[in-house]
Amino acid sequence: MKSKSNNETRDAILQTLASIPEGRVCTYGTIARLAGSPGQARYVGYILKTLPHPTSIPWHRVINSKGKSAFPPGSDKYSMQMTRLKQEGIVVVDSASGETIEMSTCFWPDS
DNA sequence: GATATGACATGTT
DNA sequence: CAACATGCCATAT
Repeated sequence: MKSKSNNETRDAILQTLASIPEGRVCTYGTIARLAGSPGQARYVGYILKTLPHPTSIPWHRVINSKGKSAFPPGSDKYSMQMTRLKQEGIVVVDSASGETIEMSTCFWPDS
């Protein structure tokens, strides 16, 4: 029987997200690639968006390739994410267009 | 099944 | 560095 949807892929992505250690950040594309599905960066974002609110997924550790939050600055989630990242020890640089995450020191998997 | 949208990535201008 | 354009794929209508 055929699956209604690729729950395996979704689960793989969720597993990858849950595998991000504290004090580290990762980009959507990297997560998708680690999950075994390169190019599905959008899928990762879609999952997080549709995730239940009381989720154990550290979505705040997920950022885009620009090194910034995926939400518009000033939004609740944006502030919450930045607060959490700083609390985890992640370096965030204040920039004119918003706070930029120093992934050079917090990127995962670093090695 | 086609069209539109999306918590993206990458390249070019 | 910023804006624009293109690719990639799943979900919603």
